[in-house]
Amino acid sequence: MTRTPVWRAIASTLTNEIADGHYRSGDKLPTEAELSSRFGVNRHTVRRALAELADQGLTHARRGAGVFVMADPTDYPIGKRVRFHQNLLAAGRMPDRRILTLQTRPGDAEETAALALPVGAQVSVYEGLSLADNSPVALFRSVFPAQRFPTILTDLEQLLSVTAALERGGVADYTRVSTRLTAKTASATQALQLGIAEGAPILRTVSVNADPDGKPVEYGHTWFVGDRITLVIES
Amino acid sequence: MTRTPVWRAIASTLTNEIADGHYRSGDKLPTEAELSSRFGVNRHTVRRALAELADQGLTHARRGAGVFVMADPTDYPIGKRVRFHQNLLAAGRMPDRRILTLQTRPGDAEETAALALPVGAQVSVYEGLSLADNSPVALFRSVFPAQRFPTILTDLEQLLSVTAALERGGVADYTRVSTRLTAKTASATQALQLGIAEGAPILRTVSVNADPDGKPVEYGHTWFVGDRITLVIES
DNA sequence: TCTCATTTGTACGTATGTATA
DNA sequence: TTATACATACGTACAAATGAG
Repeated sequence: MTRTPVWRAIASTLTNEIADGHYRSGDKLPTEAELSSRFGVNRHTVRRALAELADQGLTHARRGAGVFVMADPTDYPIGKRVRFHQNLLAAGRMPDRRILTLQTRPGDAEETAALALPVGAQVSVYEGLSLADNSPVALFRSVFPAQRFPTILTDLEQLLSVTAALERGGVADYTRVSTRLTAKTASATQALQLGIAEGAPILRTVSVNADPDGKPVEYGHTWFVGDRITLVIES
Repeated sequence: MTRTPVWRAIASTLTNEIADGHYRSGDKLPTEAELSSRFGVNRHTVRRALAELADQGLTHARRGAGVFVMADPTDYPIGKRVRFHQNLLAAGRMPDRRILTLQTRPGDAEETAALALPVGAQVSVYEGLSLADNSPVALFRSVFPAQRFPTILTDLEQLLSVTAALERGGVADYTRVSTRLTAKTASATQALQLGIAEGAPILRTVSVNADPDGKPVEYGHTWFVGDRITLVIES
């Protein structure tokens, strides 16, 4: 049995204190200097612990301001950051995106509920195709609150990146609130667009991403080609 | 426009070199010392870049050995430190289990590799059916190292619980190392056991659980009926 | 089996840059 | 403008795991 690193013990202590309500949503944690003093360690050791918390989506650091507890820590464990485009690149493939539709329209009941908008509010919708090595791997649909991001469609058209477009819209960082996964079989339309047979297996993910304040910024669906993609979750 | 941090530029360079096939799956990257020398920076700056690559699932470091490019680039990493909140069986439903087979046999190549056992080592296998409201929702197969857990099959038969059986085998706690998710269609056998049509969508999860020392204790497959089950990952 | 050089992991120290309040 | 606080980047030292001999 190996000894627990100091930074991990500190991360664990802080996580528990957040879970116990010692610090609440939006609260500022003590400064790195104060935490260093409290735990009797170097500032960098505290920083390693804080990096862990941020990585888990529990906290968010603002340079010059402090480290703040993210919204909804009671649902706790563990948040995650998902950047689809980035991950495909990291996987050593050549990612590409093809825009299918860009439009603004009234959101349906499901979309406005997911984005915490009033019924009938306008949403901007980005539908497209993800390709790796010139082979389609996924269809996706991203829905954004139109009022909050008035230029999102043109930003998406230019940047082809949800992360970059949201950043231009003032959202420097976002985290995935939830993901739902189901297996489906491809409809005729989906099969055509993905270049697979009708009835082939499809992995559908439905997700909500929120800004650091916990406000939903994107409601997304992705349909992965089942036998070309494996989702990997590591602890 | 803020200047790009050096560590980010290095991470980007290395990512591109991996994507370009300069390093391949399983290859060892140059040592931290060599990379420091190459980029003309301190070792810690290289470490910050390597941390980013590891965080994206691109590489994996082994102390004393080196940093290696992760295998299977078709896998799709959706983030580290994610755990199932597993509300997967809706609240109020009473999950039930039915044993299909209990046996000890030589493990195949995949099983022994996943459990870090020598080739041909004996494994104990537990196959069964999960039901909710008398309706099958999943098939599962759990594979254990037979030598380490000599009584696991009788324990499972009595307890019907992997957690309880492992606890009796001396594993007080275990954690999920990884989960892989893919969409499949049901084979004839699976369709029969799950009471669905052949070709119906199936969500397959493949997972590895390890004890606190990191030694694998269970290699599990689960096949969920696609339209009866939604996996939910919450942060 | 044991030693030993190599390599990554942890922890501390110092300095400076940059954004915030 | 100024003090505060996080971000980056350099450095040193030792611990722990690996792998070759």
